[in-house]
Amino acid sequence: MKYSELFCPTLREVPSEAEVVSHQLLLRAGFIRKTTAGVYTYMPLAQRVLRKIMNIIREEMDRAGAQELLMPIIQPRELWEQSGRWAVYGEEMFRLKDRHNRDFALGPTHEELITSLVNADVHSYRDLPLMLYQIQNKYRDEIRPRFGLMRGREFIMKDLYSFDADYEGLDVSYNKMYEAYKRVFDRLNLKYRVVEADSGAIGGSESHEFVVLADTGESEIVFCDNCDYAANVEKASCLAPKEEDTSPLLDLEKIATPGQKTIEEVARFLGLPASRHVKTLLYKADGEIIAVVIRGDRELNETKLKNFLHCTHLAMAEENEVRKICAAGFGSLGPVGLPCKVYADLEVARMRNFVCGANEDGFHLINVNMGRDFVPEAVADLRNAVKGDKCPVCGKELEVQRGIEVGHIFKLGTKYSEAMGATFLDQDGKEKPFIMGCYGIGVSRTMAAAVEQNHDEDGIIWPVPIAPYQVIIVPVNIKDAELRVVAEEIYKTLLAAGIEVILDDRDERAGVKFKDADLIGIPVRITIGSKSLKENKVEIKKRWEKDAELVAVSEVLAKVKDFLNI
RNA sequence: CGGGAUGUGGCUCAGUUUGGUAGAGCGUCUGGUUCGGGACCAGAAGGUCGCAGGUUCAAAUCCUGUCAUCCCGACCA
Repeated sequence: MKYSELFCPTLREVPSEAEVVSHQLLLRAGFIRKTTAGVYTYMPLAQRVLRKIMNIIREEMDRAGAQELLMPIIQPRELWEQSGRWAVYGEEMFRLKDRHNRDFALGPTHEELITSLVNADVHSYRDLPLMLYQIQNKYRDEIRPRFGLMRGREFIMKDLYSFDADYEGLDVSYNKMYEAYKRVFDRLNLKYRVVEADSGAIGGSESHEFVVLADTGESEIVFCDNCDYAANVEKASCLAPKEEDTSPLLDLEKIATPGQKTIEEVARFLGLPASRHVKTLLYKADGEIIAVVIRGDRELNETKLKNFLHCTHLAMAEENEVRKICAAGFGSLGPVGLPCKVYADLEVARMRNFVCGANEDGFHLINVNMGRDFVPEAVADLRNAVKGDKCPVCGKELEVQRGIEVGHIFKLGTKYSEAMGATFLDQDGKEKPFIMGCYGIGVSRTMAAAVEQNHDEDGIIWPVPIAPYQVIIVPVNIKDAELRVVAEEIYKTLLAAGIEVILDDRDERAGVKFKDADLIGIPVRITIGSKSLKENKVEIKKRWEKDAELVAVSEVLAKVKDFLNI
């Protein structure tokens, strides 16, 4: 490719709308342009990166025995009624009507479609297992699209669905995908972790996330350096503390705490650390008001709570609902004498003489003790894990890191096949629902994650396997015929060897070309200048290294292959 | 959906308080000088100031409405 013919408008300044690095750099380097909030055009260079990511995914999915198909974006309402999700999916689904006033959705995902498709044409256990996938746009009307490609409303996803006759088969399919995903992210050259995830509302027994490590990521993961344990923060289990507080139980006392509402305020007011407090959160679980108590400096984990209660709707109670059952409002709530079920976190069960609200505005209780002053309905692991917690597997201290969720695999079981009546005949001639799994990779998000993880102050540093081009040739002055001739010679040599190369034939100053080459992140740069050319040599440099090597023109191809590791 | 902010040439922004008919830098085009890390000189093009109303002799500027974009929040009281 001649740079002069390339459609790659680079920007010197950062567009003001871009907050995170990947967004800024992809805009500046001419990879993406925004069409509307959360919707982007992929420019030629981005398209090349995406294609490379997709091809790696394809190769690995095919290797695992899956087949690619392509399903529609527009999906009829009836399909979603069958699974019950037309009502459940809510605001996040883009909906539209045709001229006959019939309802449609832009597919946020494709479980319904694939299930009905397979149901229509697969009737026997002999046709199973079956793994089908597509790479296609998905539409989710995000409450707040942000961070460029990281959380868009239109995005590219690879989604694969497995159909098995039994749960053993599902395990096999799931493991194949698990391995295939590892191969994909290894090949993409990204630093990532596989973490246990909650399968939550989707049901099923097992789920893993593939998280690319980056401080700007939206997911938080917890892992152990001593063993293999790794989970996202929703899933990570917290053990009950080993040490028990054995200090003598003191007498319960009510203290006036006028105007002190948050744990922070009360802690400062009483001069006791937040860890000596207990906070009481009121929730509405399937219509019933319940209370949860956790240590003052901890965060409640709603996923754990939801799973523990086996409820479908869970939301914090409104203040007026709280007032109905209790004399106090937010800020003075406590478990003592509260007329509703109370669930306590494991840690609270080990605390003694703690502080909590008195259920009377402006008052708190001190020296509260569970068992003596109140009895919870149950004690359970209900909080988020934090750095320093003990690993549930080996007991060593856990680490916490942020990352970008780029892949997620689930065992679905029969959730969709049952709801939609998708069945096959087993060996005994009995009708059974398909046992399903679903497996996603955010393709466009992966591109952003790669930038997030691979950049410096000058621009993007593409991992070689997904770089839009592998090599860029920069003749320092295109008007110098000698340089131009050598540049074109090298260009042709590399092209003939099947290497993807850009020749920067623009009549620009060297500085401009270097800046652009760095910005768009081509892994290998060959600089042709008159000084070194006198010795018949050119410079060759890796984008991620500072210094260049001088190489004889005849050696360039070998050196490039060496640098690219091909 | 709440709170905050912003919409002025392709990009970054000034001008708005105190109304007088639009500016800078970058980018683009032409010519020249330059030429190893975003050059310099000279010239040029390019804007119904988001949109719609209103006030006024006069509106980018004031008022009302509306649309869009961005940030924070929408679970930790």
